[in-house]
Amino acid sequence: MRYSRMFGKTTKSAQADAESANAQFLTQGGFVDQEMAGVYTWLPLGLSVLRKVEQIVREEMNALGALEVFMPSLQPKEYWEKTNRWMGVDILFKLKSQTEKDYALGCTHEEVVTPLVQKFIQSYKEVPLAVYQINTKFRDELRAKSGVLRGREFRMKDMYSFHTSQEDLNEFYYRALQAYVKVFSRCGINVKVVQASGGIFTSNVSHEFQSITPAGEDTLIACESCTFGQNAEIATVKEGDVCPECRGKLVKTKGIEVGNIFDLGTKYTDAFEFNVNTAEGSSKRLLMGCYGIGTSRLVGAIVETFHDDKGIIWPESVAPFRVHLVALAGKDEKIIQEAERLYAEIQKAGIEVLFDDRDESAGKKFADADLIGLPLRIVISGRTLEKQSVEWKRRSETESQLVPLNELMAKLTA
RNA sequence: CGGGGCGUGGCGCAGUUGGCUAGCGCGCAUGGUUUGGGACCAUGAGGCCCUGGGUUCAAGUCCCAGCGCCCCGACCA
Repeated sequence: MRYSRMFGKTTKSAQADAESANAQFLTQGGFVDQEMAGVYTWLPLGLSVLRKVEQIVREEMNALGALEVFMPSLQPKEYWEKTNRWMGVDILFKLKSQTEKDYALGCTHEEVVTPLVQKFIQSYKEVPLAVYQINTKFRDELRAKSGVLRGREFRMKDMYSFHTSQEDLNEFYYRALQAYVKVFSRCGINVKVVQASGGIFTSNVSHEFQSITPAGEDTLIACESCTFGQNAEIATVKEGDVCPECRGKLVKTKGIEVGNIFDLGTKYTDAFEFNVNTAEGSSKRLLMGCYGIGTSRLVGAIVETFHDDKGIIWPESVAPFRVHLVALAGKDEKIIQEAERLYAEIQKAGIEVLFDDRDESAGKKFADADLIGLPLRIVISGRTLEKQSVEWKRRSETESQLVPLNELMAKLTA
């Protein structure tokens, strides 16, 4: 992609009072655009990151054996009345059609997925079953805040599993927990698995996945060496204790909740009277689990974790491009030509590259590259070409090195 | 929903003892000079000063109401 043709550009300054790092850098870097409080457009650069995060989630859910579906956000009132959540959930957006019919805008999908699966599943032989989707959620939050961390419209992966026994549910629940840890680790995020209450979902067991960053909303007592953590408000362990799981050291820290999983029991299958036939010829109520990851929030959590005062430092796994090719050519046709040749060659090798082909000053290009935060910056200029080289610099490091032109592709594809 | 701050070209901001053609930086357009850390010169386009009501000879500026955004708190399946 040529940066000169990019839609959404960097700005030198951001609103002074919007202080969270993700709001500041995602906006300044041209990744997102705020439409209203808690509602954002994902611009090409940001959408690319969001898609990469969602693809990682998709791969890990598929590896669990879950099947992807796509459910409607516009949902009938009747289902929500069946579970007593039409009036019971204050964050539920409700709207009326021109014929005065009531609808909910989905804040979650138990009310859709339960009757959906019920329609197709009649036998114990057809479970366990897990379906998931990556969709937009709507929540009427009293206060949206912190950029994409707490929105009123946001992206979420939600998965629902169905089981005939608690043992079976437990087994899947545990595998899902491990898949979640893998998702976050692939995104570069240091996550703690925290036991939590189920809130309006269930009184059974649930776990939160907390991304560790000073910008977090929740205070945790967490292990330095493993994924153990507890919410500080209800913790039975304290700072300085030894981790009950790995004997590591427990410290006080802050976290952003990027995922949660719940044992729903029969709460929703009861509401919809969802039974399957058993081997013995009787019928049995199914058990459910549900598993959420806020994918747009996860992008925000990644920015909170990986930035410096100049901008974002994307982990390679979710960076919109791997290489930021910066040409310092001015009107020098020879340099332009060489930069174009390099751009074509990198693309041809299948490497995602953002080519800053603009006629801008070096300072501006460097500042933009730091802000956008691609993992690797390659500069080609009169100075480097004198030595038949390009400059190679990782965003996460301060030092750069010269790499001979004839060694560049080998180094890139190594 | 309680408290605080703010609302002025696309973006960031200045502009109160009420006063004359509403400013600055960035960005944008045209031309020229520049080119390794947010370059420079010249010219130019672009404004229901959040909305409604009020006070006044006169309102971006004062008063009332509403809406919006940010921050703290409460809330957060």
